Amino acid sequence: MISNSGIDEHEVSSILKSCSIRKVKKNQFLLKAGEYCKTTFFVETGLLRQFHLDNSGKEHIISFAPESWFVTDRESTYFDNPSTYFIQALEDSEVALINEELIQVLSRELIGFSDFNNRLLHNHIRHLQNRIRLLLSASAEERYLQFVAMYPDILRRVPQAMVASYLGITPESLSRVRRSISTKSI
Amino acid sequence: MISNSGIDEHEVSSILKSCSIRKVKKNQFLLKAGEYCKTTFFVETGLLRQFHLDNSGKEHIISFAPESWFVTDRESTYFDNPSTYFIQALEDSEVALINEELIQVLSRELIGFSDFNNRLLHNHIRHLQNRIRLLLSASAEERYLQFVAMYPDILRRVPQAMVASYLGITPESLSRVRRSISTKSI
DNA sequence: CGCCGAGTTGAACTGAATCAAGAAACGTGG
DNA sequence: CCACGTTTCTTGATTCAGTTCAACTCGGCG
Repeated sequence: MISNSGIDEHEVSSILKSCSIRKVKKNQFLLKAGEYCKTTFFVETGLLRQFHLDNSGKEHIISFAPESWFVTDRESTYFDNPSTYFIQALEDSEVALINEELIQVLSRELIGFSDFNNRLLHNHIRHLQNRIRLLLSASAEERYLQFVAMYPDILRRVPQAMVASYLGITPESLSRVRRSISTKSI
Repeated sequence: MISNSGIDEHEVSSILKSCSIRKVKKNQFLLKAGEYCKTTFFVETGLLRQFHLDNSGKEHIISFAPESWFVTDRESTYFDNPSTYFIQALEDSEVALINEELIQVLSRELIGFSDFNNRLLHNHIRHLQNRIRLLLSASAEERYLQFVAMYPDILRRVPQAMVASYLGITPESLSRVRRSISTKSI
């Protein structure tokens, strides 16, 4: 879940124009575990999720990606490993496909592009670290409240069970957490 | 916790020679929360840990860094924010200080350096994602077993309570996990 | 020796998971 | 616009993994 950080906006949009656009319907997959991820996805419209399955078959959502966000499995793209993630549309979406070679070329030839890419990587790291902190030290309630504060829009657009999955708790627990919050404020 | 990925090894070592070396005694800090992190630390000898304090004052270890590993708070270095992390020596250590400007200069002037740096970033992301997966879907025992498999050396060098902190469990729990593993194998 | 920090063990507790059953909301076709 | 089935959310009862707190053991080390 990496936001467009604002630099090179003109250039970014012109790059995106040169990319192919893929339209996906709700529930369709852009990537499945086992495949090699060769592209970065940029969400023009709609909403995607990235998740993995644990060894007992449960889904764990790694990130949501609404409009103007980038998603990819950097592990697969960069290290050329089969992916362990799924990327799926949660709404009908239009997604720009930026393939890895293009990124390599742009890094070399377009001044500022590698800085831009670098910024995306650092944003990604920041986001992951924050996630780890929450998982290590925040209760279900605290994690939920932070989610509400950070992603109020996503909260409204995805089923509650998916928020629970993102937070690392069960849907039942999230339901109870929400109730306990609402009774507190009365 | 990012390993030297092997590329540019000669160049890396010559860069390191141009850096100042800081010797730190066990328990000394290289970074404290609130400070601005301006350097990347490369551990020549010894062992560091990076941790943060949660709002109830508990330590959570983010990473260990033994010989030939890099540590830094990328969030602070890159975004120029005050750090929320501590970096502390767990053994008497020798650490090369690579300041951010040097990294910028090298990225521009030394061919291959930005690729090298990119690889470090991707390794970092891979590591963080793996950490998140474990926290989301593995039990205390599974996390411990994976730690043993991945970092047998660190296991021997740090107090058990610190391993527990890294795994996100209490020292008591880790002690029980270890016992249950050892009784299983008898 | 006796202290001291690290690790272990026990007992009670707790946050969240699980399992199972209902209630609401939702959209799709008649 | 209503009726129907499906999905989503809530609620309750129970269980469980891991925490907490307190006491105890062990191995250095002054």
